[in-house]
Amino acid sequence: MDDAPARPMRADARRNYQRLLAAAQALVCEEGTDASLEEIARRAGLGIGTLYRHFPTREALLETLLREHFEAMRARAEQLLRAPDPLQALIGWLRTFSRGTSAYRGLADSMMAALRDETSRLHASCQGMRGAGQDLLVRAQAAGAVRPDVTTLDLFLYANAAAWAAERVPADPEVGERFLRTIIDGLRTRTDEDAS
Amino acid sequence: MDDAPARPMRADARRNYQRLLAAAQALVCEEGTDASLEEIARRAGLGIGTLYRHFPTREALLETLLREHFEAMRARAEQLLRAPDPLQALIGWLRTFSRGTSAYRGLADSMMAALRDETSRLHASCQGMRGAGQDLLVRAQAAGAVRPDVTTLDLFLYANAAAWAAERVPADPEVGERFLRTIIDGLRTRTDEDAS
DNA sequence: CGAATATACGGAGGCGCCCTCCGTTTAACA
DNA sequence: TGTTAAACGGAGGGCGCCTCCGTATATTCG
Repeated sequence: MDDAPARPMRADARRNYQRLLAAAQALVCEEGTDASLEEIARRAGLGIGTLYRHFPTREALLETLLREHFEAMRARAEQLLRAPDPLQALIGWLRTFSRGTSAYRGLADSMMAALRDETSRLHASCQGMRGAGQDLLVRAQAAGAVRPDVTTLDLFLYANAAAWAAERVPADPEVGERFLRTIIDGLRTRTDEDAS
Repeated sequence: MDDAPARPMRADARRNYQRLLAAAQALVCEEGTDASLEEIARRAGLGIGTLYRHFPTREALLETLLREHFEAMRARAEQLLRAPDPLQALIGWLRTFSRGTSAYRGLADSMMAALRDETSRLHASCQGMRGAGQDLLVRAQAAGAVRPDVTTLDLFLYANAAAWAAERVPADPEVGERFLRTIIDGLRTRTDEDAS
């Protein structure tokens, strides 16, 4: 669907592409999704122009960097779809998601930004994962385990908010865990009801 | 405790201070807490040096801008402390808090950053409000309405996360509201229990 | 009502980042 | 080995952060 265009990349281009990716991987891990692109090029031993030719936007670079990660999350959701307990499956996925996301500082922000920008590559790249998460949500709702008014957007927001929260209190991983638990409890169908 | 130091400000200094504050108020409303400081000075019709003399850091400027807001939140908490229902009081405060915070784009981030930096002016300025929120939390816990393992830090994190979430989906205010509801439900003591 | 002086002002300048554009280099192919 | 399309690199313009210091002025005091 996208490989092997008219001609393959020139050898130097292919090599530089990989170098950029490696440098980006390293720097994004160290400094988050707003790492300096010039620094990435510098570390790859390449000019800034080369970076921009391969990755026209920061988003494009991030997308390439995270594609596998998203795909793994999608696969994980699909697998959990066959787990016996729909609620536990959803919970497990949320945990994995938010842990994975908070591993890259700033990723939660980037993903939410991508959500609103349909033209962004990150946006497209997340769709598969979102769809899979949705399936988990719908199943849990069908089983009566999760409130029916929760939308897929909500789910995405919760998962990313948990990652956002975990990022802010890196000193205490407990906090992120508690945050997620609170959200999960809030998602569940309540026996007693009240409003306002 | 801090007014009327040795000598009062010079007349021009006082005037410029106010102009800067007004320009900052406007620009922060428009563009969020990461608005350009040079643009603020420009709009105030002053040099950048003047801005930095009055407000040595972005934090200092924000703190001055938001002091009243924080004080209002503190007062509101104190008032709610005398409301009959401890849980409803806490919920009402969280609503007000997260609505107020999401009014300034980026404020949730700034507050969480301030939380970690004890030397920051914002940090100090939030303390009163945090303390008051804590009182509300403790009362609700004492009444058995809120899980006892929730800490003040958690509360702060929840409130700010709700604001963060609301900021990301400005198109649909419903989403922010639902987010908060979920968290509130999650905070409440559950009758049935289970883990993992 | 003038100095004298402490205060305050302004913006140039150094640095880093973003992104574009185009002259130079080089891999690929015949 | 020559040709050429593809790729490289970095200069340069724009913007923002922050500091430093020469200039201007409000205030004070004789």
